[in-house]
Amino acid sequence: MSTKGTAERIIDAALQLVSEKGYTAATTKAIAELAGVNEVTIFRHFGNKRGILKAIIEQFSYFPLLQQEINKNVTWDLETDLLNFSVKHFNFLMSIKDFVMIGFKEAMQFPEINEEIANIPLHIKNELIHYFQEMYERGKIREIDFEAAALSFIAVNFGHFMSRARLGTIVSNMPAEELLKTSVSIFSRGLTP
Amino acid sequence: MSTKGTAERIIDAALQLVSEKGYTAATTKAIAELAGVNEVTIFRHFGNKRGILKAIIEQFSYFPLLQQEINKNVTWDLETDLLNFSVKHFNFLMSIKDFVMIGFKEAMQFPEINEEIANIPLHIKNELIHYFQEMYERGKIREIDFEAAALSFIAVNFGHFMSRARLGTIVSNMPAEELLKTSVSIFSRGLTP
DNA sequence: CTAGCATGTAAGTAATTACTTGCATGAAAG
DNA sequence: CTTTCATGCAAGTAATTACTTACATGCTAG
Repeated sequence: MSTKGTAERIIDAALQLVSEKGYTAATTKAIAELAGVNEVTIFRHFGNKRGILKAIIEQFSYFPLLQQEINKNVTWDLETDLLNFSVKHFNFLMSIKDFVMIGFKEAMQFPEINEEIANIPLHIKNELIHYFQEMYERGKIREIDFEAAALSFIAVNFGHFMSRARLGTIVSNMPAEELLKTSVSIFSRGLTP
Repeated sequence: MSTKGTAERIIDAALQLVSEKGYTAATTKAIAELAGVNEVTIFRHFGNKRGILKAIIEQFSYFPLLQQEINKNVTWDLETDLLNFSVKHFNFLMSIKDFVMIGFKEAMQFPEINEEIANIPLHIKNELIHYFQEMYERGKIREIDFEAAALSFIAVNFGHFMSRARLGTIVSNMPAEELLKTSVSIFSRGLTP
């Protein structure tokens, strides 16, 4: 196995264990075991335990952040655009689910994570506000507080994500896509003049 | 100080520390210190560390769960009812914020918490579905998947709560009430025939 | 006044944890 | 073939952690 492979496996194991049990409860011994690596190898690669999380945070800092997804593929049909965006937002969150969970657990010990995570809705909010403004000028949505509308739309998607990621099908076993379709339908009608 | 006072202070301290740092990182020594109590007192009251969390979970199990809040004070005006409910839902979540955070951190170690927490949206979902059905029969909302609509409405409120509880004003410094008002406005128009 | 009960104090223990050091091994690269 | 480098293995260490035991103290109810 190459060097890169080893470090990667350690990071993956840490990502999983820390997201499940939290930083303190995820012992270096357990991480090493799950990675199929000797415990000392961890310290040779990352210096100390915090080093693993530093590496994880760095890895996600360079994540493409769902870039311009909403500016691309815009049809200027409200429902189409919102659905397209909603699905992408949801899938993006699902793809970094472990990282988000770590963010929720270790905000105290690793404040950098919180900033990274807060960046996501912040970025999306701005994109959405932009989109809403343009749509308003085109006369396709009613007069409304664009920021509040954007935040609300983000909140639905995030809420659906959290429900699925954390509670699975306990609350509902509806397919996620159908849920998103309904919330988008409500939103697009709610925003139409 | 009375016995009840001591146990209560220990529970409060544990609630705070565990919600901040997680179960493993919240040491009995630190909990005792914050509670202004000797460490042994913890074990005399709760047997072992898990005992404290068992007590916390029990305490919240008997929590009134926002009961019938939506069935009470119903005006059968969609926007009025939704706003009233949204505010109550939001404030309820804020009032048990620490418990919710513990639920997110310690789902693995304390599966009971997850069930407790999942009960909240589950209960609310049923109430909302009921309300939507009645409103539909009164011809006040359009034909739509009531479950998906209920889940979406819960998701917005929860999303707003999470944003505020976890990220504070990083994403937006709009007052929460204004945010809720906008999302309710969108929803009620989105559901109206 | 006294008996009981909750708590504080002191001291200790077994287990675990993050981390270190020294040495062996095996594969790849020059 | 030999050097280098990543890794495994064995052993150990200092600190911390949950938890125990024994005894002292003070408040309160009868």
